[in-house]
Amino acid sequence: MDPSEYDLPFFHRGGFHRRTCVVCGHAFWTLGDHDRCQEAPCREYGFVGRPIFARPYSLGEMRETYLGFFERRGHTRVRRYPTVARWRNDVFFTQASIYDFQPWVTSGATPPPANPLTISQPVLRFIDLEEVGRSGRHFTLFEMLAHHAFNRPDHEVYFKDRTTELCHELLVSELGADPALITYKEEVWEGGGNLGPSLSVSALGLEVATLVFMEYLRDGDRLKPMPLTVVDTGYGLERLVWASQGTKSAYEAVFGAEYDELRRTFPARETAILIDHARALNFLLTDGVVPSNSKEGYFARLLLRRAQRILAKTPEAPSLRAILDRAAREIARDFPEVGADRDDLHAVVQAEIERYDEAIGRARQTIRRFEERARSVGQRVTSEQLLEWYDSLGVPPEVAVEELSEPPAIPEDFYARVAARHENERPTTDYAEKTEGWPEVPAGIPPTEVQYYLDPYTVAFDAHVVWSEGPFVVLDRTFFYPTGGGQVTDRGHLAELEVVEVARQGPHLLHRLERTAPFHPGDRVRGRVDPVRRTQLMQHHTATHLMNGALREILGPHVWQAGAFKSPESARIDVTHYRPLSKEELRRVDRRVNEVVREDRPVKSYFESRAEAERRFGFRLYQGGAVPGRDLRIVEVEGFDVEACGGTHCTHTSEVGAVAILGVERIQDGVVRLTYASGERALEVREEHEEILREASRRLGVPVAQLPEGIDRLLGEIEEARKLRRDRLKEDLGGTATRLLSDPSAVSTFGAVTVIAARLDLERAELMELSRLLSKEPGRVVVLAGEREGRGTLFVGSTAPGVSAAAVVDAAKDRFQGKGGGNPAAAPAVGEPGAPLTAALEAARSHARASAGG
RNA sequence: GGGCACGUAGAUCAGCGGAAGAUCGCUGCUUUCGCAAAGCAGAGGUCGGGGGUUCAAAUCCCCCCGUGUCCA
Repeated sequence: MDPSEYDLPFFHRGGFHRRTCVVCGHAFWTLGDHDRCQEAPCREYGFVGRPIFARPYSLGEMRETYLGFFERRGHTRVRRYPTVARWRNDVFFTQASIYDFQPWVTSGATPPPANPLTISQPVLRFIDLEEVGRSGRHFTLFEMLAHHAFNRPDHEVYFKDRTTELCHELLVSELGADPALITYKEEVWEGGGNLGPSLSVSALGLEVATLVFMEYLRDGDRLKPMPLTVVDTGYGLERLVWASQGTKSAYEAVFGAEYDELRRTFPARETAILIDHARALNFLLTDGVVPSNSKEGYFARLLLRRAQRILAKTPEAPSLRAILDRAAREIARDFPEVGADRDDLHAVVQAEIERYDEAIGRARQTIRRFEERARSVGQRVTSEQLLEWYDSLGVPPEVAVEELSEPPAIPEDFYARVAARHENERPTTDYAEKTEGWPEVPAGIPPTEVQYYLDPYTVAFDAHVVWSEGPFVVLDRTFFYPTGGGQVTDRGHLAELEVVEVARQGPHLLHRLERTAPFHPGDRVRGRVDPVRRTQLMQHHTATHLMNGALREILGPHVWQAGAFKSPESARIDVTHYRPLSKEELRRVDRRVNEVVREDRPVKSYFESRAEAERRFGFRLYQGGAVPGRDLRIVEVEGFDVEACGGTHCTHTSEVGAVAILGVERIQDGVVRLTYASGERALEVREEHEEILREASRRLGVPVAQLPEGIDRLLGEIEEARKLRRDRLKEDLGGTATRLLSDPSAVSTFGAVTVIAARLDLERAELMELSRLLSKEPGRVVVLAGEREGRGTLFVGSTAPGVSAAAVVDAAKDRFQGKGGGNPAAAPAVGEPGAPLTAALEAARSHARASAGG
């Protein structure tokens, strides 16, 4: 990066000089006379016992000081976004404040909620999990304080100079840091195809902020200026608090009395882990993450189980629930939504603890059995086995060892070795672009006026073509709904041409026609949206909001939408929930939804400022994830459900008609999917179902109401018949056995051994059964030949100690090209029928007699 | 999203290429005034589903479905 990028007027005005760090070699700006940058490890921590700021701040004080400082300097305060980044498919969690605005705001597709803005965003960093409690400064969840500005060519807010000036003013004038202690180190930031210069701000060894200036697009080796440049700052709230107090670790400074209370029972590291995890869990659970075995749910499980493990080994430990509640009380001072419904949160946690106990209980049993078996063959359990058990059963090694009478040593680097086992797994990331293969709309084309927002009932309109390429058309305005928000595209016509799909691309809506569009910019065209399809989609979309509302009402506020899909045929919603839905719960959801339909509540769709909407409805608005933009489009089912949503909706619940639940399944641990139909489709589906029932009833000859009993009876009869057939076969074979035993040509006795040989018209399984009947007593050798469907089978069974059935078959099988073998007790072989089979039978008989001593 | 483990009688599991098993539970009988207990006898299995390899598959291979677990 060109050094001029960092050569800010602010540095010159303020009398900074540029130096090069003698340790890391980076250039940095300072007012002091350091020969090294102030960032660890170039400079050791120097603020413990010597606070950087003028006075100690608590977490809440520091946050308020920061946000207030930027508010007074023209920034709008924006509330936090969810910690689960449901609006992105490349990450699970919000890992930085800028994530809130990616990709739509940073790409310029939609305006930011405010500009410039300031925010305190709780973010999750699981990469630091092992460092929590060890390093003294790492958290799985911390608050990233930030001020952001988004600059368009026609509207520059501020950029590098002002950003750095604001940062310095905050640290020095507001917080009272010694200006000579601060260094601004030159770095390059790159991510997501963007890059730009950045400044790392440190004092006394502590990095307190990073100022990133997203300025360029990477195009191979070349850099292209971005149309929208972004100020992306990040200040660690916990670090600022720590720096202001100068305590030994960040945890004491951040958690205060809560830390001291737990510290009486637990060692320092465990105390930090417990509080940190409790804080992260409170946010995660509030934001609708249900512990599970995959995706974001796994991280909640990981935290919960780690905490539970610490508690389990301390007899006088409080319950996890108590620790979570204590943490939630602190958090709720600033984030009242966190853990607001304690009962629901307890239910989720309780379910998870029970599952953990069950898993560990099962695992203990498996481990005991494994060792028993190992010992019976003179082997011991290896430490490699401990790894295996942790990986596949979830048993921590110290628990496994408790179950073993001769435990192996737990490897020092146990968790590193677990990680090594997973080293070669390649995660596949899904970056599938919906509009792949679609042309890019050139810059300068005016954005499409989206009018389906205004009136979902308008299905015919006139508009002007503003751009066209091949089958793709952009209009000045449109009533066509594009694929998005889990709702499939509208179809219809532009002039006489069919519209196959509509998709959003930044500020434009592209209509894809059945063939090349004969339009030119400026042409006036008539648009007609397929009204039947549109109506059905509206009904399904509104039905989805009703489902969401009913599920939350009946199952509890941990229910969040984890995905949704609406097509003209059916709709589905995936929600977070910790166990399968019971029949009763499902029935109540069905009833409630249809009740709301009948109540004919108004469904209002309108735009409202983000701040006002959040104030009125809270965080729950973001069911589908964060929605960008200064104003939110609110879809409100009066008194029942409110969501920020861009879809087309009915204006009264009665228009949904009826909702028929078609199915419920657990698509993933912690996520339940409901499929349903509404409107015409609900009727059609019900008709189809009724027709199936009638047809089943006709075929079974049983009234519909008695179908279940009828089926049971039928199944019973089938079972009965099967048994009867089996019994009869056994009986028949029993008769054959009796006959054979009294047939002198079949039976010959040699001392204690009786050889029975015969040729029968039976198949393999029958020969086997017959042999079993004949050889119930010891000292019997049975040699049977059977012929069926052109194949000959030889079966030998033996209960005579000196005669091996396998040996007898081996001696005879060549005679009929037979293949087979077995064990001393039983041996079949299959080969040619007819004379060769007879020859084999004779050979087997003689061999059996010979081995019997005949 | 990926790795690993698992799916066998009502329950818990063994068996891991050659004749489907154990324990508990269940039913009946013996014993007892009755219960418990004990003894004896018995019922109960498309070995998760579907393909394939093999003379032969619960067992080996592939694909689904389900469960658990670890890791992103």
